[in-house]
This record gives sequence, structure tokens and C-alpha cells, in this order.
Amino acid sequence: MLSPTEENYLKSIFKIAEKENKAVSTNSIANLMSTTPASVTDMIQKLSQKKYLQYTKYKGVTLTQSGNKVAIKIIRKARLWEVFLVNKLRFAWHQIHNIADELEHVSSDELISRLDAFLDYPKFDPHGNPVPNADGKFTIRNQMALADIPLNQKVTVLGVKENLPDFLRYLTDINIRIGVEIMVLQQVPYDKSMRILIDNKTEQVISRSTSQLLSVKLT
Amino acid sequence: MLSPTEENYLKSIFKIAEKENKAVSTNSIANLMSTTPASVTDMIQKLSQKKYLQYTKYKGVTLTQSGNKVAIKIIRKARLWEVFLVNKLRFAWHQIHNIADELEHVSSDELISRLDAFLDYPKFDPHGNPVPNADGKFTIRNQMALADIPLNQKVTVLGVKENLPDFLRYLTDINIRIGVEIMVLQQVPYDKSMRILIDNKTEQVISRSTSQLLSVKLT
DNA sequence: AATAAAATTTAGATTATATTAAATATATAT
DNA sequence: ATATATATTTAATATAATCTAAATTTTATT
Repeated sequence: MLSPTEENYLKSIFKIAEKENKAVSTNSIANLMSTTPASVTDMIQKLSQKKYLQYTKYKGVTLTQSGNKVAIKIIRKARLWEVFLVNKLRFAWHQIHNIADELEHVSSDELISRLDAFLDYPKFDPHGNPVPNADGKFTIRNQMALADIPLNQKVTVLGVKENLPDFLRYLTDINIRIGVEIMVLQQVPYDKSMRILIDNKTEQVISRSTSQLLSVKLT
Repeated sequence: MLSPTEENYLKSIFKIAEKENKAVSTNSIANLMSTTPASVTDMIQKLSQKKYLQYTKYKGVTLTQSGNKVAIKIIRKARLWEVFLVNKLRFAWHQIHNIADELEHVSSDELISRLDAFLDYPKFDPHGNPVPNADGKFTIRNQMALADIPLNQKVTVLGVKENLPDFLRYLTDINIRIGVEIMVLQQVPYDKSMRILIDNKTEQVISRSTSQLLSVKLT
């Protein structure tokens, strides 16, 4: 059995490895987890010993198959709980992160498979991220960043690439949520901010960083 | 913030204090929690320092108001989650104990109040134990042990006083669950076992210890 | 009331996680 | 290629929770 701490390390390493395509560095883990590099070194040595990851001193780590499996299961649990919190308990999407971070470590497999059924086998969580199925497979779909969409193209919001509460609250404030239709009206070359039309109703200027964090599909 | 371990100590002390009417001894805590008296001493000294309980060396502990509040909140959380597991996820009553023991330590107050509403403010858990409300009040009702019911009196099962999986599975096997009607047909003076009629259908002999653990009300 | 038995506490270790500071290895820039 | 900056590891500590064994206190028994 793994401790919640060990599970969190594996989850974080998985998430970093997802983006970068190389061994995961001690520092990147320490940054993501808000801890010190020394603590990370201790823990990755332990997890390496237990065969959850492949570690070469000074060269970072990669997950083994067994480490990958654990990480994906934690992500599955977290995302299913997020669906529960939003769809059943009516939480807003910016309220659920910390709660799901605790719930994801509850250990019963039976619980997760029943929860999955209760929620009707959701394919995506409330932020638009895929829920891995019981075999660890993620649903893939075509999606682009709003930042890369040309003028006058209508798109539908699929999700967000970051789930910090402040960011999510901001999106809610300007009426952006999953499923909303957006059209890019103007691109400002200077800072790459955009003026967009939301739901055929409201015009809004959003920053480059916001448009990069919004996943959309062509309508 | 209290650790899950500290919360478990307070919960266990509360449960012992509920039955006995005196200071709770080190040994009784160690027994209930399957740990050593030495560990208990360490922990109660710590919890006493933090003012969750009143401790006199060699004389046992009693919960302070603040300790009581924590304990009741944990019990509230555990029992609400048990209702969720049975009513929503369709677990059997013997499967839920360990899962609820983990879920009860998830810390969000908002989560509990929303879960309570989602479940329609249940007054009792799947074992017939009262769910304390948000103010910490338990619903009281008249109930007796089946052991004390006279011959030929019809009663309805309200709950069980112990929730060990084997006991609960046994009850399920002989068709005893909350709400069923029971009538005592015979009392065996020798060992105080009883022959009972379950649901006007099945006759069954049950031991003294079983009849003492079944809570019923007159029909 | 003295003694034996039982309960409780203390002392000394252990394991898990984390920290800071120092030492060492790697990467970068001239 | 060397110096400097950055990243990483190691060493030395700290805290939380636990344990066993020894010491002490309380309770029960005669």
C-alpha cells in the first residue's frame, strides 16, 4: 500500500511527464508540489527502490509501468470525485480542487467502480479533462487552444488547461464555461490579447495567457 | 487542524464515554483502537495539551466541549457517508465500514453540508444509528433490545448495536434487516437463545448475543 | 495492611516525511 | 576550456506516530 504522500508524488510526476517529453527533474517536482528539492530526492529514491520509477542520480526520473498505473488511477479517482462534486453536489468548478485532492486517496476500488457507474461513466471532468477508464485509457479528442483560432471562426469551449480557483472564477465572471460558443473578433498584435464574442452576446477582451489556457473545438 | 489519527482518538473516546459513565481508561482506548496503552498515553497527553480532553494521570480522560464537538462532527461525517454508500451507491451494509472510516476524515465543511442536503437530511444511518445534525444534536427514539421483548409481541427492527461485517452478513443471511417485523416465539431459559418469527414467514433460532445487539420498537 | 495482579506511564527506539545548510555535480557563458 | 551559475544530493535535524520493555501507580485479594 502506498501512502497519500507517495501517491501524490507519482501523480505529480505523471502530470509533468505528460507535458515535457523527457525525464522529470527534481526541481520541477519540488516546484509543482511546493516542497524542497531535498525532500523530493529522498522520496524519489524511495519510490525508485519500490520500482515505481526509474531514477538516475542528477538525471531525473521516469515512471515505470507500475508507477504509471498508480498515477493514472489517482487521476481517475480525482476526476470522478470532481464530477460527483459538480454534477451531484452542485459545487462550482473553482471550489472542488482541494476536496478532490483529499478524496482521491480513499482506497477502495469497489467504491470507484460504483461511483463511476453512479455518475454514468463520465468521459470528462468539470474542467474538460478526460477521466481515464478502469483500464487506464484516456478519451482523446481534437482540441485547440483558443489562442490559435483564426478571426471569425466559431468555436465551442471544451475545457481549461489550468484549474486555479482565481482563473476559474474569472472565467465564470465573464460568462465563459464549458459548452459556450466563442468567436474571435480581433487580435491585438502588440500583446496578442484578443477581443472575443461570447455566446453571441457579450464582447470581452482577454489576455494571451487566458486564450492559451482555453481548449476549444471548431463549431 | 487535527490529523486523522487525532480525530480517531477523539471519536473512539466519545464512543466509549457514551456507554460507560465515567472517565475513559487508557486500556479501553487501546483495546478499541487496536493499539498499545503506551501509544494511547502519548496521544492523550498531546490531546490534553491541546485542550480536547481533560486528563489526570492514571485516572483516564473525559472530552472537553471542544473535544466533544470534534468527535460528534466525525461521527456525523462517517454516518452521512454511510448513507451515501448504501442509498446512492447501493453498497450492502456490511461493506461500508472501512470506506466510511476513510471518508470521515475529508475535511471540507461545505462538502458535508451539501452531502447532507443531497441525501435529504437523513436522521439515521444504514445501521440504525442517529446522524447528528449540523448543530451536533442526535435524534433520540424509543428502542429496546430484542433480548428484552416478551413472547408474542410484534416488533420492528430499528438497527444494530454493532457493525462488524460478519455479524451484518449473518443477519442478511437470515433475512433480518432494518424494517422487518419480528415476533418472539420461544425463550430457552438455559442459554437465553430465542426462537423468532421473521417477517411472518421464517422461523429462526438466534443466540442471546444476537438478540442483545438488535434494536427494535414495538409494532 | 501487605502483597499480588492489573493498569498505566516513562524511556528508548523506529519509521515516515520534511526541513535547512553544506557539498557536489551539471549546465552555461564567455 | 574554464569559471560561474544552477541543479541536485547528502548530512544533520525535527516532528508525528508508533512500538517494546522497564518502571511506577492503582486496584484487588487475602
